[in-house]
Amino acid sequence: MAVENQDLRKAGLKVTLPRVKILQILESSDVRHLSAEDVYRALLDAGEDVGLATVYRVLTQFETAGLVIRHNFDGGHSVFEVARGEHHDHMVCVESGKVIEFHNDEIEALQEQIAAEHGYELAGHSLVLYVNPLK
Amino acid sequence: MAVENQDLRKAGLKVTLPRVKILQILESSDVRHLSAEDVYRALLDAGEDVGLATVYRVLTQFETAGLVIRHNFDGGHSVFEVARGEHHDHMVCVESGKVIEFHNDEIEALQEQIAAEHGYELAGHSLVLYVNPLK
DNA sequence: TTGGGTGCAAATTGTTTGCAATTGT
DNA sequence: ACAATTGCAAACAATTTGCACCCAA
Repeated sequence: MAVENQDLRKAGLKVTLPRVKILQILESSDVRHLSAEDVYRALLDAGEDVGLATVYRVLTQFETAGLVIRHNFDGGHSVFEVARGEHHDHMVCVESGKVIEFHNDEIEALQEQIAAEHGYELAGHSLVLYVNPLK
Repeated sequence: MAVENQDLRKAGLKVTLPRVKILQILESSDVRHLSAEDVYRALLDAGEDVGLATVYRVLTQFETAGLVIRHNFDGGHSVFEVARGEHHDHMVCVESGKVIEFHNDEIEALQEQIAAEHGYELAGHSLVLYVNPLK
């Protein structure tokens, strides 16, 4: 039995075919950030007969379970990526749509500091850099 | 003639009643970040008969003209705020929903630097801190 | 067996668009 | 006068939900 199944069980989710398949797609895709539609099409390409509604339901359950992270980059739709423990932020190339991940301890620390200066505790954050290739 | 009208003309927009009213609402509201619906309801409350579609059209025109800034905080809908020249980021209290503005040159500089390190030029960014009040 | 899970179609939500009527300039 | 602008309703896109059927435990 594959590793994913343990993850699903641990999350209190029954190990069903759609859930396993979706998790596999998220984990095996070389593009790490996929929209619900992307996952749906990947399923169809793989010959799996799963409804789009199910994809949305499952992705939301995965998010709740902490298995995936949902991002709301510019432009309406959400994208999902498998959670791998270490936190990182994103850079999106406005020209190609390519998503690059990065992490910067200094920025992370400054955020904590700023929140504290205002009498708050940092609960989370969203940082997205929109960039263009240097000529 | 009010100041707003100059702004509208400068933006190449005819000075029409809906546009003037919407600009006034954005400028006079004590809550600085309003959704299209918020603006629409404010118009109705003020007895103005403006269509929701017009609110969306006008807000988009204002954004293009640089008069307002559109934000996509968590949760589907966009919010707008009047642009006042100086750039700033946002902190959202997850408990109260309150929005606090802040600015940090160090973070701004780090962003440019990170983009450059990856061979990109920073075109824009979105930074939102989700925070909780310190006990 | 049986309650959770799924597919499908219909419903929602936020936003955009076509078009005829209206209004600044 | 004339093009820009608006209102309304219909069109859209992304996502959610109701419900009868299905299947993992």
